[in-house]
Amino acid sequence: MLELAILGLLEDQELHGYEIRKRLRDELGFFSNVSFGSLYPALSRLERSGAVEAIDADGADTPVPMTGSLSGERAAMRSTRTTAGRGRRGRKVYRITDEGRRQFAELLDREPGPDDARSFGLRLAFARYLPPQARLRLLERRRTQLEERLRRARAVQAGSARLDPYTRSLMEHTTESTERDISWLDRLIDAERSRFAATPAANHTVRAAGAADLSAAAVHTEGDTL
Amino acid sequence: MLELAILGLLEDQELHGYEIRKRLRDELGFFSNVSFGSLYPALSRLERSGAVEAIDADGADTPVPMTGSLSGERAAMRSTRTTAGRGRRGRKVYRITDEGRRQFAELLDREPGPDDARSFGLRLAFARYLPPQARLRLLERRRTQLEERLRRARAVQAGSARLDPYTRSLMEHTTESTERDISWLDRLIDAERSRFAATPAANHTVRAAGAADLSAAAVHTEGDTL
DNA sequence: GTCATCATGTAAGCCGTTACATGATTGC
DNA sequence: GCAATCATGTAACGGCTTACATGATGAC
Repeated sequence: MLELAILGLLEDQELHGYEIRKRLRDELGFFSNVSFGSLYPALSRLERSGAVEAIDADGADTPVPMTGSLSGERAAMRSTRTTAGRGRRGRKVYRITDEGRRQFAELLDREPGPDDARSFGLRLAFARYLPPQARLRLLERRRTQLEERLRRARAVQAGSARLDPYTRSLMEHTTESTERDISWLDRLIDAERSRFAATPAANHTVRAAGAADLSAAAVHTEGDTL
Repeated sequence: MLELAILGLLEDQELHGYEIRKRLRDELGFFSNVSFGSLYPALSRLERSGAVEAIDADGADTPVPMTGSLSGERAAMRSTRTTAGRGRRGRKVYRITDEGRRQFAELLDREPGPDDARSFGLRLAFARYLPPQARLRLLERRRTQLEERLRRARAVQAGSARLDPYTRSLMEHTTESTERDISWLDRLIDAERSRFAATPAANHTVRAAGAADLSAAAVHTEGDTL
């Protein structure tokens, strides 16, 4: 999971460990604070497996891509400033390799065992790197899981009448949240499908109608990289 | 965390490992499927530390308390049936001790490091065993955390404009969920406070007004054990 | 020159998992 | 008698944490 997150960040631009940690915290929100004790070993593993390579920080090759967020551009500025000065020794900047991109795609797409909220969230945050069908699969898999959870929660609520008030309130609240999650997913799924319909690809389940109410869908298509 | 859950279940009634696993899955919903590889060692630890004791299954001492849920009563029936027959050798039934109750209270009340959703949910499910002030503390601590998370999420959304659509949708949805969680907590907190006000205890922050709209509060006071 | 922050790393441990091994009980 | 389930346990490992150790850079 951590490695997936790291590779995902590096798809966008070269970064060093400390900065990766910040992005994970501030941008992705997962791993509210990954510890260095897990971050650096993960980077070492990735380097050993050839997924990333360390480039001794000088600006010669740093492309400063315009893909990123504001904070991304701030970080780019910072490294530019460094370049002018003196290589900022001690900083180990990593770049993703072709092998890394391959690994990333595989990690992102392959069936995750316990597709918990964290794992799903992480994958969704990188959904732009997935081919459309894989994106749809991700969303639908998650939907199925939530549906299943809901089904079981309801069975419990129906089956045993006498739960204590706190447990009961918790279960009701959780159920409600799950329902909302599902309808959110439905909006995302609809948006994906309508994009399928727009692109005349090898997809025959067109669902021509139903694309009308998509203006309010949760995916705002004014974004880039789509 | 697992030990807390186990002790909590044993507060209610004696159980054996296999049954504990089922309760964890069906009733509490946490540890969707605790593995035996963690459950049994946990029970051993608890036994070694004197928190629980194994009683060689015969019905002599099994009180079959009326505290439980339907499934609880089903389980009780089952063990009664067993009792009539022959001690169901190989089944190791555990009972909580006074030391165990002490440990449980301590685990339940003491500051949890990363009070994540799981930990909070578990504690709330056992809130009936907490003294009122501790209960209130639990709720307010959680509220503070969610508020903080919200604050940070908003800072990110405001700060960096160009997030990709999927990440953005995820963040918006998460933010919305957190807001709902907070207002749910507010209802619980209000209900707690109004119960404080009703009981003339050593609490002077009475907040006499505001008890009016509590009929709709999430804690349904028709429950038992309150 | 010293303090906060940036930056990288190692070691020990926690808390859970999967996989494996074993045997009793119940239903048919 | 045989299969499904109940029931307990061990071993190896996974992935993350905290605590510890070290040093460079920048601000004042």
